[in-house]
Amino acid sequence: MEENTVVKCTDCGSRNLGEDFVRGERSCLDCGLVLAENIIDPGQEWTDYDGDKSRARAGPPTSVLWHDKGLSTDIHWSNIDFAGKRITGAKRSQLFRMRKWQRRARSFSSFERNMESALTEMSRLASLMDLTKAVKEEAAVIYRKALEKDMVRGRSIDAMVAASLYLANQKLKTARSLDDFERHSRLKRKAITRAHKSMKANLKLRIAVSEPEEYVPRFCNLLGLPPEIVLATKNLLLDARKRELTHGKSPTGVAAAAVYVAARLNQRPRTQREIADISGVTEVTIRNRYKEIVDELGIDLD
DNA sequence: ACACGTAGAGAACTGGT
DNA sequence: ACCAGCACTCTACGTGT
Repeated sequence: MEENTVVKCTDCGSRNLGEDFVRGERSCLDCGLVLAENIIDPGQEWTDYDGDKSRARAGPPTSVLWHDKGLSTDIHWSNIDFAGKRITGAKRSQLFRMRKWQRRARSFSSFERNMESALTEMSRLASLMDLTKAVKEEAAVIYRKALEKDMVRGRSIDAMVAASLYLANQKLKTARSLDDFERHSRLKRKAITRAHKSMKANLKLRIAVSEPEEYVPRFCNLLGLPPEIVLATKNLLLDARKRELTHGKSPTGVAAAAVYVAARLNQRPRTQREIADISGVTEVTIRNRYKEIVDELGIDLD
């Protein structure tokens, strides 16, 4: 398929490579060297919302006029036939089975209908906000979980959709502010935060608590710093963690500051501006964090 | 050019009511 | 459900080397 696929890190020779289709990078998991950029996600083009590997989806009702057709018909709970006679034996257990399947069919269809309209709104919002496909898919998974837990009933689908996208962005580290959502969805801020809150409380979302270490290889690579600096930075972060300098701070800020210190200590200085540009944190934050680090760890930079 | 510090505002979380 | 207070980061400055 890809004839030029790198199998070994060109720097340290490790075969321990990883691919990140969100960022579009293939990189060495040991030294962090980015070996390829803009790689293509070979995954399926469509989303398997059903989890059954079929591309089939239950569509919306073809017409409101047909709304009650078929599935909404009730099988009465009492085991009495049209003539008022009790139904027994095999007939009776057949009825039980029929009721069971009817329940399933009905809830399945309303589930899919909800999902369908949620996905429509999700696509609308996502394209308005320029969100990636990966984010949309993540959000769809989150929303589906919420729906399965029956958390959408009584709330607006739109609010839950917005919250799903919000969480998906967080999870994929492409966070958007609530302001962005308020601007593009005609929802009130409160509606979104409420939905967000209940989702966060009820779904066991593993929004990976990102650690500063995760950013180090990438930052160093972008700054043209060698693997030694990656190592030095990570050691620095280890000490910083022990002194609780990393708690409650943005991991990117801490990582950027640690890189700044390590680079200077190893005679490969980079300016705060350079680091700020590639890390997405400001010089001010780098200053604040790196001050804490050198003060607490008793590092002399001169 | 670079580093440093500060003020004010905004975002998101917490706890009290 | 709502508000006030919070710790943190950002923007936008001015100052110092």
